[in-house]
Amino acid sequence: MVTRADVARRAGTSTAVVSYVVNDGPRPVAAETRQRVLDAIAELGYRPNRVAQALRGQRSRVLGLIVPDISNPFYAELARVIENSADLLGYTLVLGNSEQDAQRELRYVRTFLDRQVDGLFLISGSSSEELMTLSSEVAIPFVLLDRRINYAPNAYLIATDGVAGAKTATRHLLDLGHRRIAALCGPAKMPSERAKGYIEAMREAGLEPRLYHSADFDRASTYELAKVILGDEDRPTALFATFDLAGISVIRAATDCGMQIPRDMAVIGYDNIQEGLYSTPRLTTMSQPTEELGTLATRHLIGLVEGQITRTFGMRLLTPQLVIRESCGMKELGKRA
Amino acid sequence: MVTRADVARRAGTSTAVVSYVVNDGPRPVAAETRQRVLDAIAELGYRPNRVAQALRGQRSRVLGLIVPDISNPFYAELARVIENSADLLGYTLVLGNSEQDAQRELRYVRTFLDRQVDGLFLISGSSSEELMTLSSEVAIPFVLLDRRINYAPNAYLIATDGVAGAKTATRHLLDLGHRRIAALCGPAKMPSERAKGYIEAMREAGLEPRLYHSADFDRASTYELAKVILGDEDRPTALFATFDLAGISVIRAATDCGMQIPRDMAVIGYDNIQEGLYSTPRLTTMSQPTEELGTLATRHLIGLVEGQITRTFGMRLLTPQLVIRESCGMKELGKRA
DNA sequence: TTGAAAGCGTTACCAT
DNA sequence: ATGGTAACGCTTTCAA
Repeated sequence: MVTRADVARRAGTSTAVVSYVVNDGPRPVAAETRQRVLDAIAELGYRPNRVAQALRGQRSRVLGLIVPDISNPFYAELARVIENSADLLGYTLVLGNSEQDAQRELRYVRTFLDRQVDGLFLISGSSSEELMTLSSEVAIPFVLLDRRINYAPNAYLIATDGVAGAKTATRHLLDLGHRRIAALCGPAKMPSERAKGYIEAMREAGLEPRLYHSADFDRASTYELAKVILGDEDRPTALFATFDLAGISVIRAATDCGMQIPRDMAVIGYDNIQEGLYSTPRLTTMSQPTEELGTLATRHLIGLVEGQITRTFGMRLLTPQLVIRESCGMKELGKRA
Repeated sequence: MVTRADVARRAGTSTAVVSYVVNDGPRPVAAETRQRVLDAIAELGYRPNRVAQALRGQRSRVLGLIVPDISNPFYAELARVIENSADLLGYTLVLGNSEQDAQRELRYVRTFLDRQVDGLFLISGSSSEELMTLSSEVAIPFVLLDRRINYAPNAYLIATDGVAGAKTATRHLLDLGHRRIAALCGPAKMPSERAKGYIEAMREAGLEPRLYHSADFDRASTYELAKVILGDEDRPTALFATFDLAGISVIRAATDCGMQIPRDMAVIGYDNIQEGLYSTPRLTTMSQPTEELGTLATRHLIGLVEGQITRTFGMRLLTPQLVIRESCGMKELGKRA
């Protein structure tokens, strides 16, 4: 391995000067010396050792990303955006899959801390209390993503406004003439802003909300639940799936039950994963601005890390957009019900 | 930050002894002393600094994973498996999206090297020559995944046998009675084992292969291409999509052209991404054993890193399994053509 | 069985 | 403008 000492020797100077040249400071270097150093670096193919830099300084230029499951399309997409933005700003990403498990999540946080990451992106499955404890323990900046947690006043969150989005979705169903509208949510133990928005919209319309909870956020369990919902005598005429993956499962389950979306039931999703643009029927959904979410989060976190920003708490809520495709049908369908 | 010196002070011993206790060696420690150290560690909440360990020793316990695109479902799934296996063995994963770009790929390799990763997983878009150069430059172990490259005798590859898989897929179409069978491949500049297998199977059947190349591996470009294929007067009766994402695009495009899969065209994919189990129709495909691929790769790489294995070149080819679902239809459909 | 100290590659302060 | 050197937290050899 080529070290700074090798460069210094070759350039006939000291390691300090090499450092000044490499880092363009903090001391000036004579033009001629600088050139000798530059030449030596090029000839030797010298590259600074990031580990040594991290140990010496306090900055590693590594950011941690903890997601529930990288194979979930929405998180994968978000991860892509974040990795990209981080890379652009000179940061490397370490990845952890928490599997919705607070224990695992905490373990990753500690592991990453041990590795001196400069900051943390957290798509957390933890409760507010756990998060509170966490944020008081963790000395580095972190930003919460996507999942809105009720009480974490000492954290910063970037997400779409789930309550507003769910209301828009529900109202779209209402506008289409539906009255018996149910919501397919994730596990009951995970508090959901989207369920809340749905309930509010229903109440405002004088309707009784009906909530279904899947065992998990994956395809298999939402598909199972969808079959149950579809098999119900008193089946709803419209369904708000609080995440697209569930919406896709419903479409598939409907076909398997000899029904058709939207003819037999209107379905609206949330997230706008790519898959929904290619499903049959195409999934109407509340679109999360993934690109924006990811870049904002990255910029905020790095801003915090580099001290250009000091706002470590609060929320940045983006408004999801209704994207009308094919899974909700026309007004007549709703009326008929 | 609590350091080893703090622990030593608290336990009334030296930093060396703390090290012996923490690492369970290389020297024995008196039971009583050990206990004092353990107590001090617990009281102080001391955790070893991984960065310092990495700098001192040569091991960082970090592995790099370079994928073309983490938002591609197949890679996301593979990444999940790899992260999981690596984590189980005490390794952390850093992630890079190469976007099929050899330049970017190389940049990530260097960045990760600067960060002293112990090993590299590479789903490479580079040519054999580039890879050869790379492997001679790179001093750490690495394993190639999924993409089989013709000439990289100094690398180790784990993948499914694309030639065999493609042949199986093509023969399945042949068995169904199809004769006009085309293949939808990725970009023409990316050499494809799967295309090769398809061509061989066609030739063996005395048939003329027909290849289509999409601009990219993503949904948008495969969808565009699918429309072209479907719009062709002389359209094939069956299509081998060399990756599931393309197969899904074809299904969607068919519907948009007023056709139906499998009635108007049989489609078989490759990969077995989850999405194919939920599409309408469900996608018949060549299943890659993602779990096995990922764990094998991780075990091999870590085995190499830890010196338990010395086999740094060769191939481990798994056989993909034909998974018959709904997108190819019955024998009659092929015959009719 | 334990302690002292060198050294991993960097940075930045104190000298010169 | 530049060189010498201490320090970041850890591991391990050498001595005791």
